[in-house]
Amino acid sequence: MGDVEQAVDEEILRALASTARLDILRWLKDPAGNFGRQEIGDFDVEGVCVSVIQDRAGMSQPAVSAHLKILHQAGLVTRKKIGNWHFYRRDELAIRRFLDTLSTAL
Amino acid sequence: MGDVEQAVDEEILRALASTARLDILRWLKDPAGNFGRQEIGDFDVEGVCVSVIQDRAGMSQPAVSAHLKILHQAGLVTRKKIGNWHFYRRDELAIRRFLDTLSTAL
DNA sequence: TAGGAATATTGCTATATAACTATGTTTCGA
DNA sequence: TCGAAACATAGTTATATAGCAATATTCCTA
Repeated sequence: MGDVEQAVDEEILRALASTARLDILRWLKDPAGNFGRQEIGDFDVEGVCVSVIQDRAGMSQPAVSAHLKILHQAGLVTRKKIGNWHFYRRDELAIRRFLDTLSTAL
Repeated sequence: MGDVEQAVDEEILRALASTARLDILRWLKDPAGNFGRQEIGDFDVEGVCVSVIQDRAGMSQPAVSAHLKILHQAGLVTRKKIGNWHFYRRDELAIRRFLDTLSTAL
């Protein structure tokens, strides 16, 4: 006993195997530094809304939406809906858990 | 000064975004435990040759060869040629470096 | 309640990935 | 030196991924 088999989350690895999604994830580390102002919602409380990320990414809105969906399904970001705004934020706990698991299981 | 920007190696992330390659990489952690005997070459010294990995993976030889090429180009495994045998081994240093970088840069 | 704004979803096309079979290359041994 | 063994590469096909435009959905506001 003692050796708990920790499986690497392959869905997360696939989510990270993308320049666009890595960029988004890193931008979300410092919203104030990486994005412009946001009309509604506090960066550090609610998160960053899609249109703001879209401006920074220079991609179509559906493309950004799809990337965020993949990041969300992988559990790397959380989602909060306020009115018609969808705010995304890094899930630091999940990210840390993934990194720890990867460190031992890889 | 101080903050050295460490870029995540996206080639490694793409290499890891594959069940087959993750399996191979983990099998290589314990060759004696995961593979049968090897006619030539010491598991822990030279590494594991392609045909042995192929038997375990249950894939065609070219498929295994392609996966090993991707792992090798990403720098996750080293390659040693002895006669007509090509031995692959984990590059533990490179793997550790990648994990460290990912931990801070993600 | 009609309209507009913010996102998600759909449909489509182009490119990347993964598997196979067939073939090429290198090396060793008879 | 001829043949077989061990891998790599090439060619092909099927599936996955990424982007776009168009459309649907939801919610606020006038």
